[in-house]
Amino acid sequence: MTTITPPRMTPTAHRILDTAAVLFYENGLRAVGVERIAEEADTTKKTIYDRFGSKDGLITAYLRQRCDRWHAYVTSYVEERFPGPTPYRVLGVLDALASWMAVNSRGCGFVNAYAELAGTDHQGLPIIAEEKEWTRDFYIRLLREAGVPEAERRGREVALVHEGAIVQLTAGAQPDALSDARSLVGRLVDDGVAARDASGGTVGWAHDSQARAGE
Amino acid sequence: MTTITPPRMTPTAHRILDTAAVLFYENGLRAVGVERIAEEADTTKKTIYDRFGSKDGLITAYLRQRCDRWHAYVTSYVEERFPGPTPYRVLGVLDALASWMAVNSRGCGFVNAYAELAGTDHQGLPIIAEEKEWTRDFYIRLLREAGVPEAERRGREVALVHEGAIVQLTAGAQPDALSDARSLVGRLVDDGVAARDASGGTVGWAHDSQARAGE
DNA sequence: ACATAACCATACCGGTCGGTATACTTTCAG
DNA sequence: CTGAAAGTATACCGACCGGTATGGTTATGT
Repeated sequence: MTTITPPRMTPTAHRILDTAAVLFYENGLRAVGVERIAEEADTTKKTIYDRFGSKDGLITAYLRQRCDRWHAYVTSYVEERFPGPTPYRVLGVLDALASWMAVNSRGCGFVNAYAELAGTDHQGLPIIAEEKEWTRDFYIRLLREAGVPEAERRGREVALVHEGAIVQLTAGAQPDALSDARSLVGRLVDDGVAARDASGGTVGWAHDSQARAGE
Repeated sequence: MTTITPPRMTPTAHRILDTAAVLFYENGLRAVGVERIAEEADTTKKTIYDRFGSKDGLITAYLRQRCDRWHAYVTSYVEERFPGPTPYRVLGVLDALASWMAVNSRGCGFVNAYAELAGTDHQGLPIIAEEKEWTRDFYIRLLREAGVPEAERRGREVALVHEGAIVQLTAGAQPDALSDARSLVGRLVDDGVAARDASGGTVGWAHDSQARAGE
């Protein structure tokens, strides 16, 4: 049985990964050669292979890093600006997406990676699915914590709009995609709040429909 | 000024393009070499370059063909099964998408191509945007023809869900994405119909809310 | 002091890439 | 009859690919 060695993240390894992350995201996986990564990271191919074993290993590390960064970004963004279990926290996720996309203008790095890895047995593929599931589950969790009924279904629907907005914004040449998504999701949350308040019992939460911020 | 020569579609050229379309879609653009296309199409590299000029020319032709095929598929699908200006024709587009995805299981070929072409000056990029705009405008047109108010906004929202469903279904490991999308869009259309009927004047159309099929 | 890890520099490997050159055959319209 | 168009077959080109080998330098911790 082969044991997969996790990369030892020395300072140079960090520099390599950060450089590769930018190049992979902005140019695609296959379009970027190992030699070029070495040059732009001010190191050598030797060191890259010493740290990451192969180009596929580096790609996997890139996806892992991007996944972790997105999760951390969204989580802190929402917790800082939408504290407390308001159902309108889901709009905070879309706000986080908007500011993320201002810097990451080439669409979803995971969808882009999927385009090049699908049909292979690449180790990065599970990470792609993991990221999509995490974001979906994050929406569901926010709704459930706010006492919204049918949080599963509603969260999945919001995630649908979320992913669609990224595609329309980048490949679809639709600059207003994110604000369209925000207003649509806003109405979906309204529906959820109405369903929650109508079901009685939890009327103590009714006041937070005023907490809808930023519109 | 350079005149772009459109490919002369001889029988062999058709065979080449059909073969390349499958290979490009299922493996990605850069992952497929010209040599392999020649082999699987039972021809030679020479003929490929005689007909399409370059690999980029072949890629452009592939995107053009895929664009045209999708438009034709959706249009005929909707017109056959949802005749007349019913607002629920938009659900027919999602049905068309579902049966299209049953054969095209690797997601949106245009989003995938975008992942590999973005950041370049490739001639195929405008075709990608064109396809996204076409589908969006098709939704808008169907709603407007059915007398639904604010067809622009509603159509854009439906297109958001449409694109999101493809991503969730493939990269997102969410097998129910399309039925989620259908039920959500169903409710969006319900809203549009209610808004239309409430605005008076066009009450003569009220009966077609019964035309909602396939649920 | 000495080993070990991390790193740099460079040359090299086989393979594949997009693209071209040459030469021969087949088909068909003027 | 003839000549252009279309296609086959094959060899070739330079460039680049992912990956390896060799050998040397620096820093650190025992």
